[in-house]
Amino acid sequence: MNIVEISKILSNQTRVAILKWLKNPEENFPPHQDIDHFDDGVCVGFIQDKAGLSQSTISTYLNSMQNAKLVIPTRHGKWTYYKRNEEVIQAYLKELKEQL
Amino acid sequence: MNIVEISKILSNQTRVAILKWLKNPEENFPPHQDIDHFDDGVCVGFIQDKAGLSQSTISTYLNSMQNAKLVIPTRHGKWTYYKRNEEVIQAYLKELKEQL
DNA sequence: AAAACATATCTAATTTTCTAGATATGTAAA
DNA sequence: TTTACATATCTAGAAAATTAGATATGTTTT
Repeated sequence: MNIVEISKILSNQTRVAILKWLKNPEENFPPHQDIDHFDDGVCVGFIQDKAGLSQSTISTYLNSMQNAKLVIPTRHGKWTYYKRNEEVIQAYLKELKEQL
Repeated sequence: MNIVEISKILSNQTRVAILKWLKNPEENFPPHQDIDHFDDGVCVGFIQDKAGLSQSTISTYLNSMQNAKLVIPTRHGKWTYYKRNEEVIQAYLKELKEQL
């Protein structure tokens, strides 16, 4: 868990928005087809539609967020679902509060 | 107070270090000449020596941190002292905890 | 008034980030 | 077993960040 690495992720409006949206998937995204719950998060397509950026850009963002361990991907058939990694997010907040 | 703007500042190792150093000036810097306390913070030259980067780079960093209201400058004669803006730092931590 | 000093600003080269189109990969459907 | 679909990766151009040297500004000292 690295403050600078995670701060880089948070230094982009869209990536911050994605993390916020994923706090309440039911409120921010339409229901999924094959799976009627958000236990594993939200598929890339929905996030892309909401963000209004290209597929490759959103995929790149999600990949960088995954590298920083801020989100956890799960594959279900054709789709990849992303959910927040609450442990790392909370650890970051704790670290910031203690060190900053 | 903007999460993305402040996260940008924190996405650089040296800038994070400066904020940390300024928490305990007595421990991290030599005593000042004309002023024997750190009530208004630390002069640019000391921060530059500690960071090991050029004068212009450190001045640029401090200017960006000042724009984000993370630090407060005070001029004393030839020197400019910088101290942490605890209000804004704490507000940022609070906002992150609530929104992220 | 001139010289010295601390800091700020200007300029520019290098590196990194942003972003999307094109293409590849993996999965499901026809 | 093609075809369609969802996502990932590759490539590249544009924009922003990094960084330092040169220069400017403001202050103090001589």
